Amino acid sequence: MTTQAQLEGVRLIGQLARAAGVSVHTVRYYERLGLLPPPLRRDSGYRVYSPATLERLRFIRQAQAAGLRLDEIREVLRLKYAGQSPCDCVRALLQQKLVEVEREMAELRRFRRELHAALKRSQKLPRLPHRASAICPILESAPRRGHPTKP
Amino acid sequence: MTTQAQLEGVRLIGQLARAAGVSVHTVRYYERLGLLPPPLRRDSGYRVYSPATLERLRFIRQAQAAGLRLDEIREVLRLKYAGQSPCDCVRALLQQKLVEVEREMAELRRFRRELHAALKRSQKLPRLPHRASAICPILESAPRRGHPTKP
DNA sequence: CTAAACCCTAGAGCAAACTCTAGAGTCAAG
DNA sequence: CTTGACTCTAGAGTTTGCTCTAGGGTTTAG
Repeated sequence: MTTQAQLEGVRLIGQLARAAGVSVHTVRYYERLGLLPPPLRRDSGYRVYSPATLERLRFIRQAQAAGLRLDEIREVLRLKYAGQSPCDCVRALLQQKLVEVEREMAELRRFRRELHAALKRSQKLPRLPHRASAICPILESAPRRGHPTKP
Repeated sequence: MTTQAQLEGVRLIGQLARAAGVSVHTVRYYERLGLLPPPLRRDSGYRVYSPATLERLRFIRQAQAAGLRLDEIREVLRLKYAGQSPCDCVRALLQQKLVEVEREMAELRRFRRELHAALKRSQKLPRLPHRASAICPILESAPRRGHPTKP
């Protein structure tokens, strides 16, 4: 049978994923999260996508690149498809990100200072006697906070 | 019965946790990870700690504050209790962290530039006509990378 | 006709460091 | 004797964004 299979613009999930530079897993994942609408299906159950979905996927990647989280992107898309312009929402989100970035940078600067201090201490240490109770004197008079390891 | 309960220096997990400023869950968690040695037990199964454990907990928090991960701290402790000085290891770890911090700061700076650019774009946009196909023109000509949201 | 390449679902697993729950037992004070 | 604070274990849940597996079915080229 060749009925639905040859409609123009038809893409299966693998082609869509390749075109967007993501994995098929990711496409299905986004659908589950509500970032992509439930697509048409063949009788076999295969998902069939229109080019609009590719646009949308690209938008999602760009929004991600701009620092939005998937749930934020979902909200932006919801606004858009509710007929509103999402721009105010996006602006607010970006401004929020900016504040957060500044905060993180301040933290990193502080952390870097502390690392420098500890390393400097460590250069003087080898000749000092280590207290028996100490585990490592480099750390024993230490900084304050955890280090933001990246997700 | 008051047999074991009144030995001097005896601490139950709750007292230890309070003294160290962590939760009892955390203490048990550290034990499971091998950061704390299996403690003595009462007949009832209650953990009984010596002051040395409090020292160790404090060391762990300090090492964390210096940016070491729990598995790295475990390694440092292993070295120490294998009779070696962990200082070289710690120095190496801290130097590694420093490199990582520099990398992250560079990324954050780049990301901040991109946010500024997008926000600046957004100030000029409201009067521009939005392409029908566009979802949000602020994002449609966008930056490059994901934003390190903190753990 | 068969093999390769594709697709489906439901659900687990990863990183990291906790945090919390359920359900049960223990202990000290009044 | 009861109340309330404490403890135990084993295991699930949190966060975010995937990534992969198991165990199937479908399509297409040769």
